[in-house]
Amino acid sequence: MSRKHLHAFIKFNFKGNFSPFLASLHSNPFSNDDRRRSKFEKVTNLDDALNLFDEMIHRQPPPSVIKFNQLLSAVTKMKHFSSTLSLFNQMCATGVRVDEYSVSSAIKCCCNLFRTKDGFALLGCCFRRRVGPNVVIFNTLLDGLVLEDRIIEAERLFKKLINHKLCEPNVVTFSTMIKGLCKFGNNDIAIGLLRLMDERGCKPDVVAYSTIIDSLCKNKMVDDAFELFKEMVFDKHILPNVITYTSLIHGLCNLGRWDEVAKMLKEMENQRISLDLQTYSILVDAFCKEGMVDKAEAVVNIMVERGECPDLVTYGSLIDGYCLRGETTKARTLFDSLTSRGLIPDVITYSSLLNGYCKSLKIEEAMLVFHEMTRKGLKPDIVAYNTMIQGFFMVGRCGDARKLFDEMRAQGNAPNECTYLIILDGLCKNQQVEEALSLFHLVGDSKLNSNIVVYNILIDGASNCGKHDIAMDLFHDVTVKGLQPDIRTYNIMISCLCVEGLLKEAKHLFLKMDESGCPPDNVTYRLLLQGYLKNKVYDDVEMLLQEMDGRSYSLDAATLSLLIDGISTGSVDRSMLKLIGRLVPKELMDTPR
DNA sequence: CGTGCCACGA
Repeated sequence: MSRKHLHAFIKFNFKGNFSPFLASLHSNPFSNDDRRRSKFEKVTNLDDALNLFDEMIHRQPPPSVIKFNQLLSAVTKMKHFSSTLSLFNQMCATGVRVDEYSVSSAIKCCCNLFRTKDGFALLGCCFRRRVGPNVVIFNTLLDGLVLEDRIIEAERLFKKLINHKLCEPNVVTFSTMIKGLCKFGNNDIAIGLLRLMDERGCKPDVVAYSTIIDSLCKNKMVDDAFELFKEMVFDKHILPNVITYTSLIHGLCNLGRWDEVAKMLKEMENQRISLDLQTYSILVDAFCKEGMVDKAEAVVNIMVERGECPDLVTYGSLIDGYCLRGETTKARTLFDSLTSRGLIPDVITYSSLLNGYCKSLKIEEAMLVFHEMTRKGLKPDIVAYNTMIQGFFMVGRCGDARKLFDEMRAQGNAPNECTYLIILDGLCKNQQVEEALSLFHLVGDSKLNSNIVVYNILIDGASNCGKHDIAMDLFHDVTVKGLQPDIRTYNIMISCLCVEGLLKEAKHLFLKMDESGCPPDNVTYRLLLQGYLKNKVYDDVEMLLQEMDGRSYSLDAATLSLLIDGISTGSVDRSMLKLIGRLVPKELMDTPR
């Protein structure tokens, strides 16, 4: 404690009489520390907390600031941020002393309510009450800025802390800044900051490393993540924790690198690190997304056996898994069983079910779910609206989609990028390419219109409506704008050119892909082959098949059928049969044709 | 008594 702080401490605590101090020693039989601690642990609901506060604030002599802070902390842990703030304000209004701890709790609450601005205003309260803002308070504010995506201001505050020596940044300050950088995709700069903190004598810890490892994993750079992981463990001798492993496992799952997932789970076991709810959820989710619902169910069973209680997130993934396979009845049954498991479905859980019905084109049931969630007091959010709008488009009810879009805005939900994509796609799929194009032009020059996914939707839509010239124009736009076409763009264009019989152009684009760092995938080869065969042009067929073989690609039913037709008419040489056989996946062999 | 890292939906 600095001299200034000591002075303030004495001034506040030993001013006038000593009764509060003495009282805490012996006059109040209920105020010894053990009793009090258990009292705060018992506060598990908001009402108890508020009642206790009321009693405390009227108690004579008043309880120490620590007791108040413990209560603030308990309410904050229950995520009743507004309540904590109101308690803090009452403390200020009634003259109960507040200190760095109370202020940081209050600021954290502002930040969590996305009112970081008010958090900064509380700094003024700090100064008035001679509470010196310390590193914890600044860390909390920095985190608030990151939370609100105010990365520039976060960086400015971070630099200010250092340059103006407002406080000595600690490992939390650095890892908070690192998190902000990662959030905006600046992994390299984040790693730079990791090195910088080390140089400044602030040793990075498992949190600092895990933050970057997680970000790399989320960006599919799992191998880079493992490099950093190795550095942390072997060079810095920092032990990974369950969170570090969970991030890596998540990254591996997303890439379908199951062998390595198993390896990591084994490694955790060896390190005696137990899986937590998140780790299990990731496994459940990954299995569901791969269509292996039985494996996901097995993981849930293991959880229960091990005494873990699957939560809404876990069951939400399972609901998605059922829906993905069109098993909406099973999804609904699981959904209905949640309440008896003590879980109240939230907006996300409802949206999963909603999505299931929509994707199964059961629009009436989807609407029932949509209304049910409103009846249960849940306000549909942007994702729920987007899901339902997409559902309407999928069954061709464009008018209802439009109505819901208007209702969504009337309810105060501003359409986001995804809404835009859904509407453009919906219009295109319902033969309203012109509508889609005018909406596209209406939005004009924006981030949205520089999104390759938007172009993919429009090019695909135009092409499928037979408006190939428009498709070409749009593709030309992509190039002019300097946008990087992705694999979907190329595949859509190649398909479009083949339908038009422009095989030379299709082949040209196919060759251009590799040069542009976007190598053709399985789909590209199949599309191009189909284009050749349907147009009865056979010169490149063997070469394409050979390349596919070299890349371990495979044929699908449609392409295979065209090849067989070609062989039966003698257009495709029989000598290719062996090669074709190698390219047929087992599943296709088993299917009787 | 206060600060930072991991999971679900369009």
